[in-house]
Amino acid sequence: MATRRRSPARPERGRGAILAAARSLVLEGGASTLSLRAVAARAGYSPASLYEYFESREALLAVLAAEVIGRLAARFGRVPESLAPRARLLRLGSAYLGFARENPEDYLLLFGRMASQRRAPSEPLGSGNPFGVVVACVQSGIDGGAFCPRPGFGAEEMAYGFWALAHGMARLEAEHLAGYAADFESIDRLVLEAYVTGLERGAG
Amino acid sequence: MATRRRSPARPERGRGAILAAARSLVLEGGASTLSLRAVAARAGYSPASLYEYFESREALLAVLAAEVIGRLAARFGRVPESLAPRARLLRLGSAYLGFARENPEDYLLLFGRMASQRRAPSEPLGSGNPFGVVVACVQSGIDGGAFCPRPGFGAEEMAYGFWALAHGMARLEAEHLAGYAADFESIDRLVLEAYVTGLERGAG
DNA sequence: ACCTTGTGCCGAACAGTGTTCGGTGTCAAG
DNA sequence: CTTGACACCGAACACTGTTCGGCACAAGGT
Repeated sequence: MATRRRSPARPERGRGAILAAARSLVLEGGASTLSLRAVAARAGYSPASLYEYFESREALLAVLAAEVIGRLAARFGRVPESLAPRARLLRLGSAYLGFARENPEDYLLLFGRMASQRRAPSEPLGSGNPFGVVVACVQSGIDGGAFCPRPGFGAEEMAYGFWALAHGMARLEAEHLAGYAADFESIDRLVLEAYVTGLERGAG
Repeated sequence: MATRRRSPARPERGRGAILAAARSLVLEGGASTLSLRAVAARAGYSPASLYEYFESREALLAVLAAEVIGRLAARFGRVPESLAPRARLLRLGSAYLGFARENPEDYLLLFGRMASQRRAPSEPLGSGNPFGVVVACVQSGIDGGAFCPRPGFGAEEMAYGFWALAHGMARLEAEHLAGYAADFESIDRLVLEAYVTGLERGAG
């Protein structure tokens, strides 16, 4: 008898309903303009009731962001591990950029608020962390001799550059170049290739 | 008490005073939390009076952003044109990242609101436009045989990747990695070198 | 001197935001 | 029946950007 006593014909209620309402509003108008009153109205609550389920607006958005991270991580997980480091890295980059291109509001929601949990490069990365996947891929490229590390430019730094490159293109395209007439999918790939090529041979 | 007549001893009034107040508040707490009432109080005006000088809060921030662009462009102008394309490109990148590192609030103010004026790659870039400077530098590298273009990956695309790389690192460091213990100045340089190296030889 | 015009400025208000508080009504357990 | 917890909400608070009507004063024309 672990069931709710509320009328089962009703649409979902509670946390789930609020999150669904919030997510649909984010997709419609972006995270920055999301209003708690609008969320409450769509979910069938009063504004005050949202605080029974979430500590604050920021906490609500954090839950939404965590879901987005999960979807991005799942997309990373679909890139075969059997690929050679160079090919795998390029596929990871395209997965990242494709995700941002197909879900711009989700993507911006993700990076509008999250700060890294780490405070220093020595701290470990959570397993399944998308950035950690990139680091591991670069490391395997170094181990196999494909990538050429230099003093102060090891796997973490190489992966950081790759991440920043994908991140930079994704944000520019989502925020500043919306509606810009260009084939970003192929441009992004060529740009990523250039960077990875630069990892393969040390800077002359 | 109710002394509301002009006092010539006052430091400055009008647009200049408002912009100065707004800029100091941005440096203190960031652009996103800037309140017009706080600006008005610091500049010695009522909130309503700000609208005599600026159409809206957004318009005020746009003027501030234009000033920041000018400072960034000036920094780009200090990179010698006599340098070889590779060295010049790296210096431009370091200038960009150094500016963002030294003036994070200014930098975020810049990219928090501006969308590109261009709608297609064919449209010309304004002279003095920082991105245009990068494009020109890459073009000279192509002309001199230092950089190796490919189909669909010419000067604009190469420069776009470079810009996105610098932009991505600058934003990550300003927004998500504040307080992160790492020598970003040298990491950034090594990352930029890797990308430029990738431009020099086509992707194998 | 008067009257007009214009300028610079502000108080008050409007509509919106996130958030908190005090209180309902309903339900399960004692 | 009583108790207590829980879900929920109306109203308010302290903010935000913005608009409107009007006040005080300087200049110009007559």
